[in-house]
Amino acid sequence: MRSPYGLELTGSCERCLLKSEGFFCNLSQITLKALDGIKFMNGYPKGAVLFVEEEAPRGIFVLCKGRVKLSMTSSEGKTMILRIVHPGEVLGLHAVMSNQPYQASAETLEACQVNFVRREDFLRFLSQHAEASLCAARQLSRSYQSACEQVRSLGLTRSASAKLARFLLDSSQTGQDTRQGVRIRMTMTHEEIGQLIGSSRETVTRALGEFKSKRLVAIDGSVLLIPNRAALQSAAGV
Amino acid sequence: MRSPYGLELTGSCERCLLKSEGFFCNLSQITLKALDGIKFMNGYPKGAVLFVEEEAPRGIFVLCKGRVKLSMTSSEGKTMILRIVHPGEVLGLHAVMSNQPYQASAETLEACQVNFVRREDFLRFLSQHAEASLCAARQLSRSYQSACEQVRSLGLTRSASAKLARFLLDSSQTGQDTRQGVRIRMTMTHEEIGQLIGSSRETVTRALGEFKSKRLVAIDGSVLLIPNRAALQSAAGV
DNA sequence: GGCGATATGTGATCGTCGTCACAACGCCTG
DNA sequence: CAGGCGTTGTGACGACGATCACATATCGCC
Repeated sequence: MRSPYGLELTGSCERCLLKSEGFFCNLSQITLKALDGIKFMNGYPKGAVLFVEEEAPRGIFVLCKGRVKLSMTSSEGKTMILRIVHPGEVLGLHAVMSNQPYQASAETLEACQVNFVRREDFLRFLSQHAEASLCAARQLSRSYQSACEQVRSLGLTRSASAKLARFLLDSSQTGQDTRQGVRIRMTMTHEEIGQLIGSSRETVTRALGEFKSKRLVAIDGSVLLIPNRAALQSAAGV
Repeated sequence: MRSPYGLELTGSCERCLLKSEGFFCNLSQITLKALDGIKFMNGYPKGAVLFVEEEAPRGIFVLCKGRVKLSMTSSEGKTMILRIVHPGEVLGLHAVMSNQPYQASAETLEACQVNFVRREDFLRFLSQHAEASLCAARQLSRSYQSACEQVRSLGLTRSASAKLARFLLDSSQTGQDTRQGVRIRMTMTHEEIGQLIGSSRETVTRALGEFKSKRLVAIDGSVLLIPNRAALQSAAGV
């Protein structure tokens, strides 16, 4: 198998080593085999676009490796990031199930390995493999949950700094605990954070600066440290 | 069968006359029969609370008749309406599938007829009836879609009046066309509209007044008329 | 029909945050 | 090392909308 963009492509879902607790990864052997038969494995470089908003749903994308940005853009060119998708998650599932256009655009943030399944193949697969439908429903309910959290953040959070604090606390769930506190690798720019929490780039810069001066966070290059989660939580108004 | 709150309760899903194109309504006879065996039919008065935010998921609620408000509340007491649920839709599906607490509270807006299915019964039902899993996934993808629309409205819409215009256009999809334009029965208060679009009650009143003076809408009691959708759309910045 | 509760309409004020403008870095490439 | 581009830091300004405080209208119920 060819390895573009520095990826080692894993060919078979059945014998996949990347397995996360995600979507299709924990299906039975039989179901995985069926999936292997209809999927197309692809590698993408950073910045590749998997699909764009309003496009008719071609199929679903199972993210095996790498991270993908899901975002929507307004007519005035303002963009809002819905969420960052991690390995094991599925993209475009909602559009395919409901046969509606994709609601958002998906763009890789780094080199990614992705399995593509065509719409018709996927729907047939679902109807033939009951456990896959259940998995799809579970996956959708996660997406729904994260969308609700974003609604809460956008609608119920008073100040911009509170939103930022929420975002940092959210991110910290994937960070590692150390003696000095929680360490997070922060790979997003202030601009992107702003698009995620619904505020301007400058406001993010300022709020983050405020947090630094209040010792709520410490930043060293791309590493962010939260010494005291509770203190940050009170800043978030949680 | 008793008929509290002025409702005629329909006993069986199998022979239900309320059938909308919603969730469980179009399943096969066999599946409907199984559903009949595990569901509990209830009538609720206006203002009844089906479940509250952060409560552990007891089960799902299939709305047969009436409308239900789905909302979240912040610690400061501000509330945000996620959406208004119509007959045929299911409440609490996400929480039950993912075994997470309900993310929102559900309150009836009028007398409602609701089928309740206990979590364990429902999960067993899903695993035994493949078509039901598919329906569940479809239902979830609708909810996701509406949540995304709300994120777009909250995050990408410039002004409060643009949000209101979007909301009115959305509502108008269930209205009826007449010679003078689209007629909508508007049963929500300005306060509630504000909570739905993320602005204050006063701002809604003012923006609506502005629309009236610009002849973008006309209001007569609880009936709202949109003479010219296109004009309102341009106000929404669509 | 009248009363209280709830919904709507309107003015004045003030804070937050978006926007513009530009300076100071850091990073990569030729 | 220079030059250029993307990111970050900071000041000044202004506008939109939240909030408070009322007046008025409408609804629901005894």
